[in-house]
Amino acid sequence: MKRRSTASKEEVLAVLKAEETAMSHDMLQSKLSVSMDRATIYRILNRFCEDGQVHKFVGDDGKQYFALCINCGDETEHHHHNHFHFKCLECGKVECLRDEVEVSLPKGYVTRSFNGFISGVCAGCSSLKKGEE
Amino acid sequence: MKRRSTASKEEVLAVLKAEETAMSHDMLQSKLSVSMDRATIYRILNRFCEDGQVHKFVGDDGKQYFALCINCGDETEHHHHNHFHFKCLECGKVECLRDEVEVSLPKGYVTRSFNGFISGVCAGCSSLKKGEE
DNA sequence: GTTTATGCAAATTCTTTGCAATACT
DNA sequence: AGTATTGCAAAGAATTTGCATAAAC
Repeated sequence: MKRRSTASKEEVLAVLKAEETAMSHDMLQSKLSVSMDRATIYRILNRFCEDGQVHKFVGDDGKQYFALCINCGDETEHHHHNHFHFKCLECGKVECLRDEVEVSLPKGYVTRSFNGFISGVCAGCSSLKKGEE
Repeated sequence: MKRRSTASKEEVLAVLKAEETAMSHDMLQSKLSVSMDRATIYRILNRFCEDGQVHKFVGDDGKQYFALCINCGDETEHHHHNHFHFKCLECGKVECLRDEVEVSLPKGYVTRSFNGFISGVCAGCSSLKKGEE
C-alpha cells in the first residue's frame, strides 16, 4: 500500500502543525479550513500513526488524541512515547510532557504500550485564575 | 441521598472482591451470578466511586475500569490514585501497580486527575510463553 | 487503467438518561 | 409513606466499516 499525496492529508497535517496541541478528532475537525468527512479524518490520522509521524493516546475522557511526533522529543532517534500528556481543563490544550517516565513493573512484566494522562490547569490558566480573585 | 443496601450492590461488590482484577463494565457483568441491567451496574459502580470505595480509570482501549480501593495501597490514609494500571494482553487481567508515581509538571501546572495505564504481558503469561517455545 | 482515498450511510461499542415500577427504611 | 434503586428502552457520543465514486500515480 503506497501512500498518495492528497489535499485532505496536507490539510490535516497543516492543522496539527499549526496548533501546538494534541487534538482529538473533533477538535481537529473544527479547525479544518476545508470540510472533510469524519471517517476520512480518522483514516488519515490512523495512517499517520502507522507511518510514525503521529502518535495516538487516550485521554481520561476515553477519547483518542493525536499529536505530531516532532512535538515529543527527538525526531527519529530516541523516538519513544513513554511520556505523559497533560490536558488543561480551562483552555482545553493538550500537550506532551517531554520527560520520559520510567515505571517500575514487577519482575517478569513486559511493556507493550504506555498511556499516561494528567488533567489539571496549566500555568497560563492558573495565573489567570489568581488574577481573577 | 442516603444509600440503601440492596442485593445488586452486594453482588457487584462481591465480584469485585472475588476477582483480583480491576474490571470494565462488561467483564463485571459476565461474572455476576445474578443477571443485572447494564445501567444498574454503571450506576452502582459510579456510586461506589463517589463513596470512595472504588476508583475508576480509563484503559488504552478507551473503556472505564473499576477497582476496589483496598487493592491499591493503604485503606484510608495515603489514599491516592497516582499509580499505574497494568493490563495483561494475554490473560486480560488488570491490576493496580502499587507504587505511587511522581510526574514532574512544568512550573505553575496543577494536577487534578491522574490516569496511568500500561498494556503488556504479566509475569505469569510471559513465563508460559517462554515454555511454549 | 489500477489502486489508493474520500464521502456517505450504516453499524458497533461504550455510557448515560428518562421514566415508570420496585424495594428499602 | 417517602425516596433510593432498578429495569427497560432510548438517546448520545466516539469510532469503525462497507461500498460506490473520485482522485492520484
